[in-house]
Amino acid sequence: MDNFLDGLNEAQRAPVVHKDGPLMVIAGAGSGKTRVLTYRIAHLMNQGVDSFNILALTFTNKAAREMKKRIADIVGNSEAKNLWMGTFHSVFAKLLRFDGDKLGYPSNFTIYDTQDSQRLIASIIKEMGLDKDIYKYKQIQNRISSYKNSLITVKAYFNNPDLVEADAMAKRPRTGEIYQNYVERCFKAGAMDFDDLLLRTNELLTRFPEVLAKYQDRFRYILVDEYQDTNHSQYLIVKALSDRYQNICVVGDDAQSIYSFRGANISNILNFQKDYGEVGMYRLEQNYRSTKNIVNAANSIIAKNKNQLDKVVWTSNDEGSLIKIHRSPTDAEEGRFVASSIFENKMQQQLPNGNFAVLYRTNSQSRAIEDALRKKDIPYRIYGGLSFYQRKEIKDVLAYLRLVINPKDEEALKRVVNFPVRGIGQTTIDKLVVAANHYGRSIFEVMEHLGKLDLKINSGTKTKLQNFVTMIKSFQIMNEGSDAFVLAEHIAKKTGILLEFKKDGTPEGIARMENIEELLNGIQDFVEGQKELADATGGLSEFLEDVALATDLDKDTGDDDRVALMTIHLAKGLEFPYVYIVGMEEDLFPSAMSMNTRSELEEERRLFYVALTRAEKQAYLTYAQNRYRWGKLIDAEPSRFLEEIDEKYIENLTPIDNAGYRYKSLIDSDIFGEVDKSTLRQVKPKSGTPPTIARPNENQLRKLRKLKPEIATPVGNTNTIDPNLAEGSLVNHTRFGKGKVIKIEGVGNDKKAEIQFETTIKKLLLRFAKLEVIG
DNA sequence: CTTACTTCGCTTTTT
DNA sequence: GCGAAGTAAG
Repeated sequence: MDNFLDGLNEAQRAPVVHKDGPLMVIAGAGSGKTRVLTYRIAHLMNQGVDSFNILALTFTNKAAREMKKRIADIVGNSEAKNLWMGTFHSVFAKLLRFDGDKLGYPSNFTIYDTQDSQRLIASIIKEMGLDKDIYKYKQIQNRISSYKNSLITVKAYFNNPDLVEADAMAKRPRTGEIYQNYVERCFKAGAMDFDDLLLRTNELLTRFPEVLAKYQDRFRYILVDEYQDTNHSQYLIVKALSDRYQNICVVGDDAQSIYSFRGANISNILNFQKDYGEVGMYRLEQNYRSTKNIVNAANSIIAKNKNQLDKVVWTSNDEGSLIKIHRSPTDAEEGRFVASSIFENKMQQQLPNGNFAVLYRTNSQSRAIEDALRKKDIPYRIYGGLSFYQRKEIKDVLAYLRLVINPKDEEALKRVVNFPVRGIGQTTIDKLVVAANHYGRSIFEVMEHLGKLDLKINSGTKTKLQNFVTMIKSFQIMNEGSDAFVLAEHIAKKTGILLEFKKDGTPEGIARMENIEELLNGIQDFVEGQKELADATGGLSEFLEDVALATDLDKDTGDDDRVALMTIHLAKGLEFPYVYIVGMEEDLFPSAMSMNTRSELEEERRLFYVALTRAEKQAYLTYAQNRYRWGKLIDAEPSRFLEEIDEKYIENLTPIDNAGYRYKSLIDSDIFGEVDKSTLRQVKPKSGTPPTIARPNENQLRKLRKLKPEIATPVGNTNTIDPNLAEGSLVNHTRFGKGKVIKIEGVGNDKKAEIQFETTIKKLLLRFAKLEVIG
């Protein structure tokens, strides 16, 4: 039974079989740390530790799921089922559903996402009559978030003269009050934000010793992955829970600490030995992932950082090929280079798309890459960015569901009380909010008791409000008897949301409608999954929690084969045979925001280290000399990180001799008939030349459309209708894939095409449709 | 109260 | 160069 340990090397086996007491595993990139965690848990269970007594905290829910699956393979499914495993946020959300009532929270509390928090803060600032240019809601939200992550409560804030004074000096003396109001409003709404999930857990464990004792006794073995990225709040939770049995195992790599912006504290890992006394220390230094060239190049970069633990990562893998560096004139050409390179590698080595990843520093860089991949017909998937659950139409439907579960949820209510439009405007809502604050009740409660209050709302509006209340209550009753899917579908129809998008008829409206349908399908899947689980509890509320805490990486990707596009942050923990790191430019990577202090720059360098060590066989680093940023073309310089790599490991695909490169690229493009607007635009106007032959901006366009729609649209619109498009043409669509044109109708702006796609038939307005004629 | 138009801020990363 | 929030007119 124990022979599964044979799959481990000596260094890996030691921490796996270390039984009791604290231990720390410093695991270099690619050294098999997930394996160690998985096997350690399986081994503990084989040694007779009850799975009920094990808590494992991972970085994503997907990581937890996969680990659980692998453990189940070793010890059996029924055993693995009892493990508590997940992200800090999801595990402690669950815990707070059980015991949060002691802090005055309902078990069905809502989880506010960042947008909810920001909206609430914005409205508090407005209610307080403060200048929104001084008190910027995003900044304030950020501030409050970092207070919470450092366990600075409102009380602690006011007791700390340094903090109060710092805000006063920054001309924002009422920051503390905003903080206080925000906390009160969240509490009243029965809502916790992301930071509360940790902060309130701490509060619970500190104020209620019997609760602490219960969980200490339950979680006798605690394992924490990515320990270098834990913040103070998380650190304290782990410390408290492990205090009794001291069976705490942390795994991490200080060289991969990249989340200080959300409060991660690298000293948690650096000080672990001091915190826990007799610590078993293990190091995993052999890299199994990458070639020698990649490992050595990464080492040469990270060596430039001053602050780090002693560690030498090495590999016995092949030398591999050199890291390739490529320069392009513009970001569009960078994209084209990446796409062609992927295409060539794919063809030459017969590789699936899934072997390739494109990594970037900021989400906004994805567009140029996408365009190029699309043109080359290479399927891709973007991770992160605006996730599915953050889309407006999805959040609207979810807001109704949230309101059913928790009618006190203020942000959900404000979102949907007048969507679809039902004649309840801002003024009315303002009155309700004032009344709610005055009576210390939720907005919904005020709406329920309108008759007893004198709120100077005219009777027509009162009726509308009462109708809204009645409708929500009818949903609540329905929720008792039906499953989440039936309810959600009913809501989508009954409230008129579906109709709203259907009737506008534009492709955007249709896309939104389809998104809602996709959401409904997702709910149905969830409901089906719940039916199989013996211990399924809440249906709808559980679904909402999953949604609130889901990462984009968590979503089941299906098994289709695609190139992965994501930020470097999101790529942590993943690996790909071929990795393209794009945008290797000063002010972009390292980011302009992070060059103020040494420690910020060191974090960027660790980020680069993380990026490079994702690659198994081959890494490409690319940069552009001109790049569109904020809609303008700007000059870019190569990143300092490129010079920091030991040149032994580098091959330059674009030698320095680049005289006339702009001119040359024009000619090249011409030969291949691919003259691209971005290539043309990069030729800057000589001084004195009026700079604006530029395309009209969106506002001007809108005006033009109104005046003379049939002429206006084609001007500068990237979506010029391809003259080759005719009935019978084969086309490619961003969302629907390949299809064949069945029918064309209408003229000018109204020109539509009916297209048979692989799975569906669509009628698309050509002036909007992102179509490409391919035959 | 709703609509249509304008302005703003944004792009560093995320649970 | 985009979306959301804000503002003015009806």
